[in-house]
Amino acid sequence: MPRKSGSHGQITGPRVRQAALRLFAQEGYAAVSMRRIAAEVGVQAGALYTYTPDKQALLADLMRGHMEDLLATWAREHHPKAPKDRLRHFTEFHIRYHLERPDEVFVSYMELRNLSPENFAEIEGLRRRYEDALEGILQAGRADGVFAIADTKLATLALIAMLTGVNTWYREGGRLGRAAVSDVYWSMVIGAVGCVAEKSGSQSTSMATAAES
Amino acid sequence: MPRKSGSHGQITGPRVRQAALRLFAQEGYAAVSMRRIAAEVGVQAGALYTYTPDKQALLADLMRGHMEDLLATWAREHHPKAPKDRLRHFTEFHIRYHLERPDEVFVSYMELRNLSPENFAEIEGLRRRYEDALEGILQAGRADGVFAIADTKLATLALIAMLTGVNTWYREGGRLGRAAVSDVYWSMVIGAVGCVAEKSGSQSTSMATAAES
DNA sequence: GCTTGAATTGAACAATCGTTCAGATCACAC
DNA sequence: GTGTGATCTGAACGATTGTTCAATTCAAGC
Repeated sequence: MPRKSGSHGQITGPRVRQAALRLFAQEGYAAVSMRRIAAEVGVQAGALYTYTPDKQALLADLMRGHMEDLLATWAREHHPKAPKDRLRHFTEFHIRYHLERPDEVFVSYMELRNLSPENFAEIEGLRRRYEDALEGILQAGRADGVFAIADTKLATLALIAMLTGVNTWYREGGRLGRAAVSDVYWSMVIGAVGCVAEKSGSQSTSMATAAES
Repeated sequence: MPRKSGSHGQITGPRVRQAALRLFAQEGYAAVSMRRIAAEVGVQAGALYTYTPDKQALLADLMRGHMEDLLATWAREHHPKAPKDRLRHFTEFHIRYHLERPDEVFVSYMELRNLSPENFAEIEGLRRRYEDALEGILQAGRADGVFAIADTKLATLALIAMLTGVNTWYREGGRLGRAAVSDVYWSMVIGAVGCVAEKSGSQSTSMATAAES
């Protein structure tokens, strides 16, 4: 009984990527078979190859899509002028954007070693561009004498690791909401770059909004 | 032609774990076959089952061993009294210990989802105990009025994520040595908990030791 | 030097892997 | 309605998977 009725490539294609993303995030690229992805979509394994040349390309496309979306969205944001405001904006953007896409983030951080060398180089290049966005802010702030940073490259990697770490523990409906989490992390970010925490924009300071359990 | 000459269980056992650790770290648990591990040791696949009941136990043993070593080593350290000194000690210990065991750290962070539910619960419990060590320091410092921390649990997770992040980029023989990296991170840690960076112990301050490329 | 038990081989097991493809079926333009 | 191309099935391919086990060989105690 071939071909389910009512099926379109326009529908199946995205569903394949969506199922692959979810399964890769949940169980890992190497542990998920093409048949499992197909079953999730409600299709036979062979049908997947209408939408991807192979499993490797499926992974690479997911990761490339995530990184390109991240860069494009960041580019579309309105960027404040003062380094301190720009850093706060980056902090909030990073946490917000990443918390909204836990599966994409997880796959993009965990499956790097399962990329072919060519795909790895490409994804790493995109990640590097994102890191450069933050490092630019830190350099500007240091040049202005606002930030006290020993090494902007290290600080960039340290802050991104800290911020992305939110994804490993944050759960919807938990003790703190996203805004509160963002505030708490902002206070740590601004401290880490050598500023005493104080108001830097329109929003509330962190110490007031987070309630310990 | 069975059994190589000169072989002992006392030797092969550790070599199996060592090969498994290296391969799991490099290519991932799911992507490494028992035959590959055996080949690395110079033995047939069946021989591995003298040293582990199955592949899952091999992974769990590696991760349990790492976490227990971490906790035991931390417990054996001499712990300063003042919260600020204790935090600096934790920072340096964490970076030093983790940089010395990149494979163990990588496997323990990346392969959690490949653990059976029982093994996962056990490893998570050990990890939790380590986090509690840091949170205890932060709570003491906040109680003393030394640290300005909105949420000690979040700060714990944020700092550990930041510190463990060193493992993702640090390479031996790179621009900065371990001591310099440790100093730079200490300045960010102490700032993140709301202290202005200053001398807190015997060692040099960070701003002086790190040279930008 | 013989014996005993630990260590290892090598073959085998059923299951699953990614991928291919001829053929069947459906959606849609005309 | 008819034809055409996109879509999907179902079976098959060889390779590889984790694990088992009888048979074999080695190391060591006596």
